[in-house]
Amino acid sequence: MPAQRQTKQMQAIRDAFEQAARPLSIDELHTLASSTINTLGQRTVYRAVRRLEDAGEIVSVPVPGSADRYELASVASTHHHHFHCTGCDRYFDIHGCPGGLNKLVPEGFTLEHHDLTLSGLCASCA
Amino acid sequence: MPAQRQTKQMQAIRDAFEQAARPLSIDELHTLASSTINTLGQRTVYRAVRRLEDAGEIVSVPVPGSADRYELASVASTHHHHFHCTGCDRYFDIHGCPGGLNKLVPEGFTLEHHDLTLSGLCASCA
DNA sequence: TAACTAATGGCAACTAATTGTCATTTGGAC
DNA sequence: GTCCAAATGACAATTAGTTGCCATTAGTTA
Repeated sequence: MPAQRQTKQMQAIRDAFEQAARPLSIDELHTLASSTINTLGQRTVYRAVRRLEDAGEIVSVPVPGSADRYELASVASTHHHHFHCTGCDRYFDIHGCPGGLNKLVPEGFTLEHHDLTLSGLCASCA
Repeated sequence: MPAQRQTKQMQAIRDAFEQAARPLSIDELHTLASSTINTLGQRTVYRAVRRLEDAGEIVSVPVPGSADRYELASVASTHHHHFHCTGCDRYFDIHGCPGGLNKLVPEGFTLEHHDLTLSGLCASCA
C-alpha cells in the first residue's frame, strides 16, 4: 500500500474542518485553507476531501440546490440536523430532534432515516 | 400579451401532475406524459415546467443530490413534507409536522422556514 | 544528501442539467 | 380554408461541478 505523506495542504484542510465546526463546501474549504496556504489549488481540495472521505474522517452532507458540504465524521456520528442561513449560505449544526416522526409515515412505507433542515438567518446575518 | 394556446403536450403534462399527486422530476414528467404523447420532446417538458412555474400553477421542490422536482402549487400551499424512497428515487407527500422546532434554533438565529424529509422504502419497494 | 514517488497545481476534459437556436408544426382567429 | 405566430422538437451550446492528465514540487526513507 502507498505511504501516506504529511503535507501542509492536507493539514490546513483538516484544520479548517476543526476550526469551522460546521459543514463546509469545497469552496469554503478552499477559502479557509488558503489563509494559511495561499497557493492552494482547488484540485488539491477536491483530492483531500476524497481521501478524507475514503478514510472515514469526514462524510458528505448533500444539500438541495448546490454542491455537497462535508463535515467531520466525529460530528456526524452524533444525531443532529442543520440550519441553513439564507443570508450567507452557510450551514450550521443544530442539536436535538423533534421526534415522533413515525406517526407521519404513510401506511406500508418503511422509515429508515430523516433529515431536518431549518432555514433563516444566522446570528451574523440577523 | 401573447395568446396562450391549448396544446396536447401541455395538457399531458398538466395531467401527469394531477394523476401522480406527488413531486415530479423533469424525467418523470417526460416519461409520464410520453404515455399519451409518444413524440414528446424533453425540451418541451422544460418549457412547460417553466411556464407553469411562472404562472404559479406549480412550484419547484429542490432536493439534495439531484435535479429539482415540481409539484402543484395547490398542494404546496398546504404545509407538508416529503418522503424519499431510496428504492425507486420517488418523492411522496406526507402530511403533518412534528412542531416544536423553535427550541432547536441557536441563540441569535432567526427561524423562517423548515424542511423535513423522511427516507426509506415506499409501499411498492418495501 | 540522494533517490523515490506521493502529492500538488494548472488546465483541459468530462458529466449532468438546463437553455439557445431555428426550422417545422399546429392552435386558433378570421 | 388561410394566415399568423405560439408551440414544438432536434441539436448545439452553456453552466456548474468534478475529474483526468501531466509536469513539477516536496515528504520520507536510506
